[in-house]
Formats: sequence, C-alpha cells, structure tokens
Amino acid sequence: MKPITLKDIALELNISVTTASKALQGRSDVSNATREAVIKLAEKLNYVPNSVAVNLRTRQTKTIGVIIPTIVHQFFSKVIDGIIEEAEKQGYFVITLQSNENFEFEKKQLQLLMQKRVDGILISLSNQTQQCKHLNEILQKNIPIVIFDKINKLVNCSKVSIDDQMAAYNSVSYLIKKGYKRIAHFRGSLMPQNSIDRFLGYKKALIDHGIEFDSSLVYLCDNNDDFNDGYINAQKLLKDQNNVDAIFAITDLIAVGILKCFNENGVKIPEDIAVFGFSDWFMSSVVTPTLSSVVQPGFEMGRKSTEILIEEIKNLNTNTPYAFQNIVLPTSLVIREST
Amino acid sequence: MKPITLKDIALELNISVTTASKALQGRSDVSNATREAVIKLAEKLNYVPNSVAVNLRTRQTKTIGVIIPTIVHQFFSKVIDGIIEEAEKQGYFVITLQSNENFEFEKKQLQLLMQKRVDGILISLSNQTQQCKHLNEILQKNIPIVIFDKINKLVNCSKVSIDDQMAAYNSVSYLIKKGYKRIAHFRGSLMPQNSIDRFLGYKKALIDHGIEFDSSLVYLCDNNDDFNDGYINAQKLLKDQNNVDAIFAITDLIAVGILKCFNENGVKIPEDIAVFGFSDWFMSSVVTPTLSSVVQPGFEMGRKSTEILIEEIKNLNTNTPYAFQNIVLPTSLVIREST
DNA sequence: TTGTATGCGTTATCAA
DNA sequence: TTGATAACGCATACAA
Repeated sequence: MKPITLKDIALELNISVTTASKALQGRSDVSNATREAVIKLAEKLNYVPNSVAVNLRTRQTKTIGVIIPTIVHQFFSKVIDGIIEEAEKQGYFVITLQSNENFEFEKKQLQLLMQKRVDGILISLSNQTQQCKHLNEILQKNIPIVIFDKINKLVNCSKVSIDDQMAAYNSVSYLIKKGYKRIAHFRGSLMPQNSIDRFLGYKKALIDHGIEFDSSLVYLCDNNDDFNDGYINAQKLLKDQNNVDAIFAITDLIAVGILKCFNENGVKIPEDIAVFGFSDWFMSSVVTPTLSSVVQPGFEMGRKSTEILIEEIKNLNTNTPYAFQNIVLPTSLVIREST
Repeated sequence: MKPITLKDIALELNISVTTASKALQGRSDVSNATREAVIKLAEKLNYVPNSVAVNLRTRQTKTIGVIIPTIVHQFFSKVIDGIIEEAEKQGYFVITLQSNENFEFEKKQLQLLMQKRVDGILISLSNQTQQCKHLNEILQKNIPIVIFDKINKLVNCSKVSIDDQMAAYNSVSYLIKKGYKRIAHFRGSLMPQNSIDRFLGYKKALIDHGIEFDSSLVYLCDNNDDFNDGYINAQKLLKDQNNVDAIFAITDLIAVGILKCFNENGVKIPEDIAVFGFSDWFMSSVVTPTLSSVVQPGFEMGRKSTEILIEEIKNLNTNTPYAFQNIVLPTSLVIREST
C-alpha cells in the first residue's frame, strides 16, 4: 500500500497537482470550494506530505544534527532533552551522533551530517579537538553551527556556555571563606577550554585570597573515566600526605570517586577533607555525604543553543544578516554536606 | 557556494550525468578510464551526494526513528547509545523523540516520524499506552517497528525485552533465602507490562517459598517521579509499622528514595530493613549503603533492537519473508550492601 | 482561479 | 560502454 500523494488527490478531484498543492498550503489563489474539497479528501485519504520530496524541492531538511562526546552522561542527556524540546517546538527533527571524545570520530560525524544535508549543527567539542578546520569548512558552506559547553574561542560562530572560570572561582572562594586553606584541584584533560578555565578559576581564587598556588596540589584526571580517575587520584593524594583540607573537583563523577576512596579509608568529609564537585548531577544529592556542586543548566543550554541555531537557519533562508551570539548562562552553587 | 552535484562533474568531464552516477556507484558498465576520471574529480571537488535526492529516488531515508519516554534516564540513555552505535555501523541515522510517558504525545511523535518517512521505528511504550491501534496502523503501511523494554504483547511485531517476572522472582527469592520474611514491594504504575510482570514475579516468589502474599505490603509508586515516590512511600511504610524486613523496589530511583528516607530516620539498612533495586544504575554503586539490584542490559537492548529493525527493513526491500522475533535478554543480580 | 512547465539531484530503464 | 529519457513527489514562476 503506497502512501497517498498529491497526484492521487488531484486525480480524484480532477484538478492539477499544482492546485492541490496550493490548496493544502492554504494559499489565497485557490477558490474556497476547491480548497475545502482538497483538504477534505486529504484528510479522508490520510494524506501525509512526503517530506523527502519537500526537502529536495525546498533545499531544507528541517533537521539539525547534534554531536556530543557521549550520551550516557547526565549533563549531556539534559542538553539533548532541551535540544529535542526546542527543535520539536519549531518543527525540526534532531539527529544525534557521538564523538566518544575522539577527534577523528568527530570529523567523521560532521561529514555524515553534511551528507544528510542537515540545516544546522550543534556540537560540543571532544577533549581531543584542538584545531577547528573541520568546523570552519562547514561554516564556509553556509551551514550554521552553534558550539555549546565545550567550546573553542577560535571558531567564528555562535556559542553557548557557562563561565567556567567564574564558577570555579566562586566554588573555591566559598571553600576559602569556609576556612579551608590547603585546597587541591582535581583537574580534567589539558585541552578542553572548560578544563583550562576551571583550573584558572581555581588558581585565581587562591591568589586573590592570598593563598599561594601550589602545583603539587593539582591532580590530573585525564583517563576519560572520571569516577575511577577521582578514586585513584584520591588514593594518590592520601599517600602524598600534603595536608590538603579541601578538594575542588572538575566534575561530580570525579568528586564521587573521591568520596568513595575517602569513605573506604576513614577520611571524614568534610571534617578531614572537604569535597566540591561540578555539574550537580542527581547522584550528588543522594551520595553520602551529599556533594556540594556547581549547578550547570544543561537543559537550558540545549534549548538556547537550538533556539539560536534555528534563528540563524531562518535568517540564512531569508538573507537576513545576523551577528553571532556568545551566550553565557548563569550558574550557581549548591552547598551540601561535603563542604 | 552551492554543493557540487553530479551535473557539475558530468559537465566538466563532458559525459552524461548517468555515466557519472554509474561510475561513482562502482558499476561494471562503465569503462575503467571514465570511472577513474569521475572518482578523481569527485574527490577533488569534494563531491558529497545529496542524500535527500537519493532518498527520494530510492524511497529510503536510511533513518530510523526512536521514541522513548524520556532521555534523562540512565537506562534509556544506554539504550540510545546502543541504538546509535548499531545504526551508525549499518549506515543509518537516528532521530530521537520523547513521549514523556504521555499517550497523546506518543501518537503525535509517531505521526512526525511517518511524515519524515523513516525506514523503521524503535519504541518503548509510555506508561499510559494501553491500546495499540497507532502502532498497528503503521505496521500495516509496511513500516517495521521493534518494541523494546516496555512492550505490549498484543502488537504483532518484533520485541526485545528482559524477563521482568523472572528477574523480580530471582531478586525476591534471593531475599527470602537470605532470611527475610516480610518483604514489601514498591511497585510502579498499573498499566505497563514490566510493572505488572515485576509485581507478579514478586508475588510468585513469595508463594513458591511458602510466604503468604499480603497486599497491604504493596506500595504503589505511580507519580512519575520515582525518587520522591520512593521517599514518600518509605515514610508511609514506616508509619504503617508492619514489621517489614525487606523491600523489593521496581526501580533503582525508587530504591534510592527509600534509602534516603531510612537514612534520615535512623533505619539501618539492611539490618532493620533490606532494600533491593532494579536496573543497576551507576548511582546505585555509590550511594550509602550500596544498593543490590537487577542488572538490565540497556546498551545491548538498544543494539539488538536496532539490528533486528534494520534486518526487517532490508528484508522488506528485497521482498524476503521474515518472522517477527521475540528476544528476551538475560539479566543478573548484583548483590551489594543493602541486602 | 487554474494549470502548464520546469526543476530539485539522483537512479533506473532501455535504446543506441 | 554510453546517454537520453523518465521518474521519485512536491513547489514555484508564469501563462492562460
């Protein structure tokens, strides 16, 4: 049973395909009588326009592509949630692809999306991504891109992120005001901007409050397995016996790994060592002790990125000039038992 | 800068579009010389076939649609991960939509996917879905559907699930063998098959082990907010003072809600009351106490469903008859501190 | 108000 | 081995 087409409707009503098309588009150059007849028949036959044909004709797919490092990650699934909701509201579909934090994969996924002729692309860069030729090539083809969360300042397009440096600064400042003096930092990979920014925020907070920065208190967690990275580096920290009284971790997962290690080793949190996370995953509100963290607006980040992207797509279609936006979403601290 | 088309290549090489097309498809009725010339030029010009045109012509979109209740849910994000991985391996794109556990939404999303002319659909039914006319209508149009996780036995299509009844049976049997005698069940909504099955498994385990089923020990968690449902019903259970010594919860989130309530009220787990979860979310391995649970293979469920769906799509294209499959994936128990 | 002709970019048929 | 022609389903410019 083949799908009903405009031709079927036109044939049955003895009109042209053109007229049928116009009628369904609700255009004014069709008589009321025929319009109604067409609409009625279309409903009766359960006509569904073939969007592939429409896409080919209008050179639009009403589809946006999304590339994230990994979907099994509470923050990114919230982002996707926001993306899907906003896209659907505006009549767009969402195709999701993962880069697995791998630069080559990221490039490949972009190629796939180009082949699919998506109208625009949302991307959160992989940790391995340094140069952005692959993105610039696409932008040159007039396909809008919005980068979110893990951005790269060198790419000339709209971006939606948080102020990682300030969020880190605020977290560490909070710890200092609470009386902690020897604060370690469990940092992420060296490349991503947000990893760098959170580190810088940490460092700046120390300095601004008259605490000397000590690079031996910075632990590198870059095995792409946050929980275990946190756990293992916490063991290392205990061995180092460096009198640390608080830790600012770059992600909640790392922080939870630290909690596990400390709980196993009888280290009291926060009495012996306080722990601060980043992202406020649900998990962090139910671990013991509950984890202080930075509230990162994942859903809104996805929603806003999509809104901007679709706006740019539309501007492009109507030849309306537009400026790239650089949105910085607000964050806040949620203080719990761990600090 | 418009994308390169076959026409551009044909023009430059002074051949016909047809020949160019054949050459790129690697067909034998093209001379080696022209084939090589075409391929070389295509690479030089960075030719990317317009998949929209290909889709229209071949009546295939190489895209599958996925409908899940919600994506911000560890189990479902694992499923999506499996779906995307398998789909990509086979050259398919994935469009994800959410039903938000709402039947009307579910119907609407299916319509959208039909309009998008996806080649097949993967769906996990919403809790509200009882009748399946909307699915049968699509199946009649020869669009394959594979239902996973929250299935409905009445729909005539392939299904991938776990044996919820047996998994529940095994969990409760484990509790009984451990010596627990008065076991409560925190059940889910009344409609979904897996909610029913887990309840039945619980009941059967009791009876098979000579424990009388007591309906006053069954707490209904159907507010679509698992964590709080667990928390609130745990409070109710404490008030009821019914000497319960163990709880089998239908999801980990509910179980974690119970843990929170018990921890706050000085109820010792598992000494006073043991708690068993279902799904084995990551969270469950880091809460205090760590939670015993049923390991539910989300990634494999997504992967396998996709494999079957694409198989059916291909069989349909080649007019190869095929039988619907009913896959039941194995589960296991992970025993932790809470039991 | 209606319809004809054309094209979107590709693939398939069939004749040359 | 090649290419002219048609078709996929729809939308638009323009003529009637």
